[in-house]
Amino acid sequence: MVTIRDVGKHAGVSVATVSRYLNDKGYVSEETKNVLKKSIQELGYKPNQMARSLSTKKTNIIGLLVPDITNPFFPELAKAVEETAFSNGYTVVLCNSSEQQEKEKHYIQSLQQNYAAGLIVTTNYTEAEYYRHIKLPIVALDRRLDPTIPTVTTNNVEGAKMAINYLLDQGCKHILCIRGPQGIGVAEDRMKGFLEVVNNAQDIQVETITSPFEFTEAEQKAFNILNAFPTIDGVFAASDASAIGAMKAAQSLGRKIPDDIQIVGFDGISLGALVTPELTTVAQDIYHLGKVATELLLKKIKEEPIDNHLIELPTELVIRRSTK
Amino acid sequence: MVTIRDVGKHAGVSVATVSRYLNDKGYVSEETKNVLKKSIQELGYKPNQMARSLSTKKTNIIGLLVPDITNPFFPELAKAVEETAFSNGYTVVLCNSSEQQEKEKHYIQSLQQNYAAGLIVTTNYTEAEYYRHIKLPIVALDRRLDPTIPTVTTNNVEGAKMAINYLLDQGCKHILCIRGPQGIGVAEDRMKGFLEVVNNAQDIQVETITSPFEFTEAEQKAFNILNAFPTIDGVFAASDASAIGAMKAAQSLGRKIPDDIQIVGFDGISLGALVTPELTTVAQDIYHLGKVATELLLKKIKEEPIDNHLIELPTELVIRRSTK
DNA sequence: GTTACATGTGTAATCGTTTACACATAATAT
DNA sequence: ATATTATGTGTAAACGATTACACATGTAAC
Repeated sequence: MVTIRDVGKHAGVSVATVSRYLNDKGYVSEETKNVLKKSIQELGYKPNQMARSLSTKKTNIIGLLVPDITNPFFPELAKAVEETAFSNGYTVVLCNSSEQQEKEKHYIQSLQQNYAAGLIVTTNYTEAEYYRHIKLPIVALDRRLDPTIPTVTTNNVEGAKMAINYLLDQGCKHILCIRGPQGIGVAEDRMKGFLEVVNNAQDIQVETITSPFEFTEAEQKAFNILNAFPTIDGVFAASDASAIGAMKAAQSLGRKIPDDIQIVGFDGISLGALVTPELTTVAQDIYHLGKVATELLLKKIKEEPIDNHLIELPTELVIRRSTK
Repeated sequence: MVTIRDVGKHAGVSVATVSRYLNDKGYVSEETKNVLKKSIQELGYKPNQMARSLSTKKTNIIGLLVPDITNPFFPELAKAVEETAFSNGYTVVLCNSSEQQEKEKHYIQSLQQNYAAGLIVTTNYTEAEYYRHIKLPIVALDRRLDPTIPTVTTNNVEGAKMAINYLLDQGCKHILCIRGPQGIGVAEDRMKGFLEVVNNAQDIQVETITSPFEFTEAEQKAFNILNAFPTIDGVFAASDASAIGAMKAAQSLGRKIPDDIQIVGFDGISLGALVTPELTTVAQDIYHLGKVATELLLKKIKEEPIDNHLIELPTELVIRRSTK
């Protein structure tokens, strides 16, 4: 392996100078720079990251903490994070908490231990308090952890309003709301938007159930309630996953979509375009979400000033076949 | 930060002894072991991985090279790899090649550079030759890279035979085969199985198209060919993604599934259960695939003997609603 | 002409491990 | 009784970077 010492020898300077050149720190004459450039090229020198990290206590590793990579929202996010990180010279460690708080903490522990550069968090199950005391640069993605932690999310309140307004415009009178879990920021926001519209509307009947952002449970619960209320003619789900669950439930009850019942989801996962009928949804630009979050984290890592601690990206109502 | 030196001082021994204790190498008396255990506990000592790696030229990082994490096959795999790695004290770096060979090579380069412990490869676009010269322990997953590289895959030939036999049993007479890309091992194998059965069957008409393991292109191509051949009554797709593409194409042409046309996919991604009608498929146990591959890699890393360089896991025909 | 500061470079300590080697002592073999 | 081997431990040199500090020299200020 070629070391910085070899480069120094080859170029006829000391290691300090080489290091200064490499890190663009301190003074190095133009002449020396040229010589070094050549030497490094000729020797094919690549700095040893381990040695670097040992000395600086910093790596180029970013942790991406997700609850379940299998949930279709996260691969899209992961892709954005990976690509953004990669093009900035960072590497992404996949931390799949498998919804276990202990595993999540273990990862955080280990990332700090190993001098990770920063952390992007998309999980919910750990108290915000815990995060406040982490020394690592952190960005919360699609989750609100703590006011002190920069957050990138979509405008969930507005998105929900758009969705429900649309359902009302389409003539829905009896609406099922599949809300997300209690206490989770985005779920609360979507619920808030939903309620704001519904509470000001006339002659609307509403049913509400709670489900995690996932298929099976939503399908089950939706089945029961759709069965109990044959007049339900619209569904607003706080996630596409739940919406698709509801869709299957409706179909297995013989309800025609969108004729008997119209469904709007929330998220904009690409799966929405693959189900039949294709899902109308409040789409977030998931890739953009991940990209912005990563860029924000990079800023924090480089200790650049952050002007905006809460970035809310706009949503878009994508109308497909699950509504009229 | 507590260092090995602190532990040594606290326990009244030298760093060498502590190191020997930590790594279970060389002689350490029972008595000393107990003292050290206590000291480490009391001081809350955690070894510094950077320093370790610098010295040993080894990390506990495993690279997972995927072409596109957004393709639903890979998150399921990634989860298995992550969980298996995690429970063995390893960390997974997500290397999303985005189908670019250059990025793939860059990752391999960087993983070697950074003393990664090993590498799991699920990509295709780089010549096997290239991989043969990598010093890192490698396992190929669902891909055949090189005879010298241990490979975990499913029994694709048998799986394809099962699928196509089933279609014939169901009475299909005019079959569309959506094969995977040329030159890719698993695609060839599935094709081989398909042909073996079809060539021995009577009175069967066959159309074949090629599509990557992905939705859109398959949908497009399937649309054209289904449109051209109204008598096609069965589809065998070499991936669930293509199958779902074909499903959408058939539906938009007004063909009823499974009455007018029956569809069988291949892979067993969980998405298959979410589309309507639910997809009949040759299921691989993707999680198991990932787990076995990771365990195999771990064996290679620890330089344990590997008895089987080609592990072929069985497939299972999961019959759902897209066939009669 | 002295002082101050900017520019350019080198020496050596440091980061926190691992490990070769040396050196004990005790147990066993011959 | 001596040689050999097993057991237990410590010293100090790696691993390959960064960086504080020292030391030049050149230039500008007064």
